[in-house]
Formats: sequence, structure tokens, C-alpha cells
Amino acid sequence: MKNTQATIRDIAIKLNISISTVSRALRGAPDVNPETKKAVLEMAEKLHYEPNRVAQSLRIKRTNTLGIIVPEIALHFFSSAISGMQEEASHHGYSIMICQSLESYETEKQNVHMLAANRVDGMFISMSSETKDYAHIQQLLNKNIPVVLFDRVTDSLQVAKVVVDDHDGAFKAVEHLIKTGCRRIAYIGGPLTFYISNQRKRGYLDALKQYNIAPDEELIVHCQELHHEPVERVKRLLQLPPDKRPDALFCLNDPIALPVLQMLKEQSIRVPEDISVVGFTNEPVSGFIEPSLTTVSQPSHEMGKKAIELFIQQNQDLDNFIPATEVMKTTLVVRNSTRKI
Amino acid sequence: MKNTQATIRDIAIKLNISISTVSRALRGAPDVNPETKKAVLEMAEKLHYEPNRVAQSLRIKRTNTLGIIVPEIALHFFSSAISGMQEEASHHGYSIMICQSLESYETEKQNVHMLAANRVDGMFISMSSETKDYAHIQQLLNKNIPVVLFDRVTDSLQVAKVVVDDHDGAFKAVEHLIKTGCRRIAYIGGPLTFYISNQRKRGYLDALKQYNIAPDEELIVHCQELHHEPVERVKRLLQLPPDKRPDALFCLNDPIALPVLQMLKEQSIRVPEDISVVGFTNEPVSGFIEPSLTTVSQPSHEMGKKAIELFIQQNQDLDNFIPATEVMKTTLVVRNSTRKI
DNA sequence: CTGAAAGCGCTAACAG
DNA sequence: CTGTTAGCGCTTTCAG
Repeated sequence: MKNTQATIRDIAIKLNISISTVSRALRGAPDVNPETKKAVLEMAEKLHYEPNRVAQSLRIKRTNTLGIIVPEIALHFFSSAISGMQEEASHHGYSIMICQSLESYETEKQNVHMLAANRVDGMFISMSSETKDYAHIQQLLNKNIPVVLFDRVTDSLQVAKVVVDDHDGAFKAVEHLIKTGCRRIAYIGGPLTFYISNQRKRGYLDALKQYNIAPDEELIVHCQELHHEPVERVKRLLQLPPDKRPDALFCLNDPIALPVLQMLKEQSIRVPEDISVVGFTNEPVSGFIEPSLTTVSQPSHEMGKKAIELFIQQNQDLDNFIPATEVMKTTLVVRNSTRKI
Repeated sequence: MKNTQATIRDIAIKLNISISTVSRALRGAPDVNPETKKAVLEMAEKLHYEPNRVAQSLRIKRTNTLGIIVPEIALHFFSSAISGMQEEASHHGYSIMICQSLESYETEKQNVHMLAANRVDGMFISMSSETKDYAHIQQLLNKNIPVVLFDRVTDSLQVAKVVVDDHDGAFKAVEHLIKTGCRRIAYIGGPLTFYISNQRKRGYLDALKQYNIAPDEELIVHCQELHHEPVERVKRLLQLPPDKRPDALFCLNDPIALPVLQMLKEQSIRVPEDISVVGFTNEPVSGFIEPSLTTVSQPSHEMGKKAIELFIQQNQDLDNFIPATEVMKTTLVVRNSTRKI
């Protein structure tokens, strides 16, 4: 009593016709007698027939399934991007399979293998902060499996990408800090190998330069780990002598800025009077925290949709395909963690 | 140049042995010459062989894939539950496929069909608020596809379930309101057919009863739609004459309570001085909003893990399996949207 | 320890 | 318009 699932064979036998006719009828092929077709459809309904996509996939060498790898499903930026992908994918008849790397390079590699073994038709990857070797992804390309990177990307790979203009977003954020009177602006970033962190750092440095503020190495922090280290590093910055101390913090992202804000509150350091704080991403929490967080907003849902669109385009014209990088605009959302102009 | 993927056949030919031997070696079967095995493994590595799970699945009639259907991926409760399922599933060698119903019954049905067509080994469903007919799920059971319902469940189906003690959570929430001096407590719920809404309503009514407060039908609201309607309905409640007006709102969940809180702020109605508000779920935002929201916390990540565990158990002992309902404990999180005792 | 052969459920020529 | 046939890549008897 295991697999009670009906097959086209069952339908064929019941109707005393061949399985190929059933197959054709089911798929709505043009050259099939309307009566036969009707009979097949009715019998399928009656037997609760459900096409076996596994068998189909094996035969047609396509699974109509897309694989997604993100660092952490539960982070709003990613769940929102996934949601966008899911919607767009289902419009095009694709199912999605999801993995999380939990910011581990090894897990990410395993995820890639698992999805490859499942023969997904394409992979959508936002890389772990640990990842600095891209052989596992290059291998997919060698096997002609389309890859779209989003948000957490790298220059080392010739593939379609969906990113925001990190440099521009960071520039606008830091410019805002400068315009509101901050001069000793610290950058709280991620690992040195972390692409988006470096892009945002470049934007930070360029803004300083434009306003003739000399960067101070002491105020540029690279965290290896993003959960606990940032708060500790900021604490250390606050212990610098008064003239060395930062008067603003530009954080790699909101998940870093929020606990920092929390810590400042605990230490009774006033924001923005004593120190300004800016994040990146615009998590839903950020608008509600007290003081609300000034941040750079990324269109997560749209980025997800766009990633799928890029894949669809690429598939339509496989031969002369040039990997496109879609750069989406960020918006500076000014709230209360920075001073008024 | 399409599928450059190596197969066991390729390995067999290169090594001049039979494909069955390759298959055995790859799966680490016991009865295979260590030398042959070594050669096979090396050749597999060399050819970047990746087992074809599609073919495997067709043959062994198991896909090692689990299907998940939630109303909305981007809601924190669900993305957190999914994250828990993903982790637990991958421990047991399962991949996961994800769909969202977007609170639509029709979409939910399509999702079920799609996952069934993909021959997932089990389905994990949190039903849409629209769903009041369960034939689509009953059909899965008839086909011996294990189903685990979580959070959004129903009594009408004999399946494994993971829920929180909604009645108890609601009771505690309302009891807290009463103890802090509220007497005209409104319940802002979902559709009459929405199981969890009714459970929470029961908890609400029982708390009133226990404290000898007569329920007032006027204060019990059932919203058909959960995005805009609740705020409108609360506005109407506030227009009641002073002696009829509620002094507290117990909301079905945080996604309802938060916009309500926002609206009260806009209307300069003080919380909790003029009116207390309690939610359910404990979204991350809820602790940060001003005033922070008193709510009932659900262990979303753990619920996800538990759902997978239930499925694994069920699979180990298919014959004498009795569908278990796992009831998890909620915690009342007292914050600033309710008065102090 | 290894090979031959059958078949999972379906599609796609090809022939009528 | 319909049936026959040959696989897709893999596992699994059954013989050696």
C-alpha cells in the first residue's frame, strides 16, 4: 500500500489505449482526437492522477526547479528577496528549493552540491561572508548551470548579478553624516575579503575625500564575525581619548547597527547628540527602534524578482549571452539616529 | 554542449567495468573490492561526477525532498519556522521546497498539487486564513503522503500537528490585561473559520469568565482580511460612546497589533494610559516599537524543528502511527503597551 | 566480488 | 490521429 499514485499507464490500461496517446492528451498536444482527450482527462481526474515531475524531469533533462542559497533565511532582507524570487519563479512555472549557508563556506559548498545533484535549472546565490574562494561556483558554470549572484557577489566570477549600488549608498550615508556636522566618522565593516563590505568602504572613503576629511585608520574596523564582534569593537572605539573618539558610526548593515544602538543606550551614550549611527539594508525593525535608525534602503523583494528575470532572459538567448549586472538604486532613509541639518 | 554532467556510465566505460559495480562503489556497498572502489571514487572526482538525484528518486521512489507551504515567507514567524525546518531537514538528508499561498486558498491548492507532482516525501503546511475546506490535504493522506500541519491547523484532519497552546497564551494575555485594570477588552480576530483565531478567542472568553467580566459582542471583531481591515475596525470601536469604548485591545497577532499601535499614535491616543494593546507571536519589531508591544511569544524556530522531528518519527514507524499533536508553550512578554500592575 | 538485465514514469521520434 | 519503441540515469535482483 505504498505508492497509490496513478500513472499514465493506469489511465492507458483503463481506457484501452496506448500510453503515448495518454501522454499527448495530458499535455494538450494538438494532434489528438478531442474525444480521446476528453476521456483521458476524465479518467485522470477520476484516478486523482498527478503527473510525476521526477520522471518528466529525467526524461526532458530539466527539472523546472531553481535553487537558492542565502546566508540566513530568517534575516528579513533575505526572506524578502526569497519571497520575490518565489513569486516570479512560480509565474514562469518554476519551483524553488532553498538552502542556508549560515555564513559558513563549507555549508555553502555542500548546498551547491546538493542543488547540483538535484539538477536544478539555475542557482541563485548570496554568498556567505566567509566565502573567498569561488571554485565551487565556477564548477557550476563549467557544467553550464546558469548562476545568478545577488547582493553578496564577487568580481571574480563572470555571471549575472543583482546588486545595489553599494558605493553610492555608502557615499550618500556618509555625506549625510558630514553635512550634519560629523567629522570623525568610523566605518564598522566585515571581513577584508567581503565584497560588499569593501564596496561600502570605498563609498565611505570617497565621501570623506570629497569633503576633505582625512581618513583615520583607527576608525576603520573590519570584523571577522558579524554577530558579536562589532559591538565589542565599537566599545573599544569609545574608549579612545576624547579627541580621537568617533562622533559617528557608519555600519555595514542594520543587523550590526541595531545591537550597537542597543549597547549605546545601555551605556547612556546619547544618539545622535553624542554620536550618530547609520546602517544599511533598512530592516523593518529599524524604523521602530528608539531612536529610529537612519539607514540605506535596499529593494529586497525587487532584487529577488530581478534575479529570476535575469535567469529567464539568459535562458531565452543562451548562445550570445553576456552576463549582465543589474545595479539597483538605494535610498537614504533619514531618521532619528543622525542629527538634523 | 548542454549537459556536460558525467554519469555512472561514463565512469564505468573509462574504467572498463560495469555500471552496477560503479553504482555499488559510489554508494559504499560492502561487497566491493577496495581497489575497484578506490578507482571509481577517483574517477568520479576527476570527472566532477555529481549523482543524479532525479534518476535516483525515480528509481527508489523517494525524493528526499520535503515540501513546505506557508502564507508568507517574509513574515518573521514563518521565515524563522522555515529556518528551523531547513536546519533539521538537512540533518536528516532532506532538501526543502518552499511555496507561499499569500493567504489564498486557490494558491494553496496549486501549491499542494505542485509539491505532490514533485513527489515530495512529506508536506508541512501552515494554512492560509482563507482555507476552510481540507479536501486538498485529505487527498494527500489518501495517497499516503505524510502531512504535518503547523501553527495554522484544523481539527478536521487526522494528521501530525505542531501548535502552540493558543488558548493558554490568549488566556494569559487577557488575564494580564484584567490584572492591570482593564475591563472593556476587545478581541481583534480573523475569519470565523480561522482555527487559531477561534482558539485565541476561546482563551479570551475564558479569561473574562474567570474574572466575572461579561463578554460584549460589540467588542469581538472578526476580520475577513488581515492587512487593512483590522485598523479600520479598531477605528470604529474608538467611535463608540465613552462607556462602550474598549480600554484594551487583544489582537490576533503582532502583524495586526503593530499597525493598530501606529494608528493610535497618529490619533494621539495614549498607550497604555488610554488603551492597552497586546499582540501574539512576538515579531522582532515588537520589542523595538515605541511603546514596545506586550505580546505572547511563540517559539517559531523550535516549532519548525519539531515539525520535521514529527515527520521523521512517523516515518520510522509507519504501521502503528497515531498522529501526534505537539503543543508548545507560549510566554507572555510584558512590555510597555500595557499598564503596570 | 562483478556483470547482465529489468524497470521506475515519462517523452519523443518514427511508422503506420 | 494512434501505437511501438527506445531511452533519461540510476538501483536492484539474479546469476555467475
